[in-house]
Amino acid sequence: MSPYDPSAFPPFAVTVDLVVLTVRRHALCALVVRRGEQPFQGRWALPGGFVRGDEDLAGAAARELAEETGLCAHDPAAPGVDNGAHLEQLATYGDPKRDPRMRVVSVAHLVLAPDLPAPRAGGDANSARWAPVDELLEGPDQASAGLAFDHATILADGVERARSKIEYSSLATAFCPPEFTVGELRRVYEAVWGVALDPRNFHRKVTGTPGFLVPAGGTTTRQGGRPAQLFRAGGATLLNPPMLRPEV
Amino acid sequence: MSPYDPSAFPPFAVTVDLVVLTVRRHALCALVVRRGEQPFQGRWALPGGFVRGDEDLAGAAARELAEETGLCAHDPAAPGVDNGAHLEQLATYGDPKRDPRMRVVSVAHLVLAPDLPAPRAGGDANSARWAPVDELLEGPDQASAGLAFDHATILADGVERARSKIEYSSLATAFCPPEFTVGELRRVYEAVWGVALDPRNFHRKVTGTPGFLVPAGGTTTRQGGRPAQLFRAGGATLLNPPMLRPEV
DNA sequence: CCAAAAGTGTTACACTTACACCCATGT
DNA sequence: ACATGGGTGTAAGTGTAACACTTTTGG
Repeated sequence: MSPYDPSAFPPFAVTVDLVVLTVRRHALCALVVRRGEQPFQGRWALPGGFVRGDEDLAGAAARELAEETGLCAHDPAAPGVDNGAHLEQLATYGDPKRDPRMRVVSVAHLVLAPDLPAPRAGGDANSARWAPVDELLEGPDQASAGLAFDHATILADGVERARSKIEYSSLATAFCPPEFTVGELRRVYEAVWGVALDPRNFHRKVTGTPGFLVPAGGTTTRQGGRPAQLFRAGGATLLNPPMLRPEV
Repeated sequence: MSPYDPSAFPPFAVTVDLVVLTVRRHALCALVVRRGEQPFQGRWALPGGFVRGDEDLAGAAARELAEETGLCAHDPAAPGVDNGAHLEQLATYGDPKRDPRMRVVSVAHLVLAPDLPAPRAGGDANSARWAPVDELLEGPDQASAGLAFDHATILADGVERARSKIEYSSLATAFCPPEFTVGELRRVYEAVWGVALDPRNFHRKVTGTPGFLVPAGGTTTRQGGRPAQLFRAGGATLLNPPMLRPEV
């Protein structure tokens, strides 16, 4: 047998798992669904499912996302809808024992979404929820956390990716509605990083970076206080120099 | 059928492909092997092969690496050998048409190795070579480059990952032998980025970052000129503030 | 002596930080 | 009036960029 002979290969199942993150009530939250079957029946898990024979990996992730949340993924490589969420591939998990039933390789994807109404999962209202990631990942170590399979590891990797990527990219705007204020964007950074940022320096930084924010024309007082200018995300996707994350 | 029923899944083959990078004669080079069979017979391709039923993804990548190059992978999660190369997962490619024979999902891995003697591939000397990545990726667009399958895309992603990761990590030392000089490390950056760096500022930067380099105790004149101190990679894996890549 | 590479000092500039201060709204 | 959040000004500190200059080898 040649090592390239495709007719002699071990049987694999390929799935996509989704780390869907949003910011709710000043906390970074992830979407989890309750498992209805063995193994890990009744435990919380990341949404996901099998890749179909005729779709690519990003397509499978977008389909699962739509099925679980109604969100449209904004694939950077495709003409995405404007209300869509950011979707990118995260990493692939293929430990032989990660699923006790059989060999499953899961391609995890990361989704960043603005704050949404309570999720629906197949019409069952209490089988899906937004949970603060600190709550999902707490415990002696990640492997013993409450999530099914290796989903605590996958979630931790997704959170780490989001935390580092908003440093040097405009990705934090994916957590905001189409029009947002500088203060709202700052609260996204504060929730994702779990730190407090100086409002004055943050304002100068984001408004002074060309192409990062473009004025949307109006103002709002939905946060109270003086009316704030509304912005949209600009064309710039890279933030240079990066936003500095305060230590500890 | 439940979406989680593992007994009803489309048949997938899972492979690992390797982007093995090194610096040779002031140029960033990748390891390519010549395909002996259809499809793409006679074309250059990235090394790789099928994942076995009982091994995890990183293990499959390390095994293929050893088979193709004799290198030992230095898995950060395992007690790696010191002469080993850096290995990390890159991304997963699963377009339904990427292999004309059947559905193949490939988990690409990135390997950074110091300069090595000419590669051996199954004992056949001229079926594997180090090729400058600029040569492999040139052409009107990447998809039409000479590499088989979607390997030009995979290689481009791997090169981009290496280029960005040496900015903020100590990964560039993976291209160096165990003991190296500041000048040799600088030439790695220059080759990977394709730019010229100021030797004096570079020297101050790397020697002034605590934990990045530790003196190995000797000097060498193998580069000519005044003897240079020898260093080993220190324990610090993150470089903060990062090395700044000159524009254009 | 000269070329080549290693390493140090110094100045100008970019950016961040910390904080004083003013602005515009709701109650 | 006053609390709340939005936004500007400014001075100190940190780090980079550019480059003059010295050091130590080989030829």
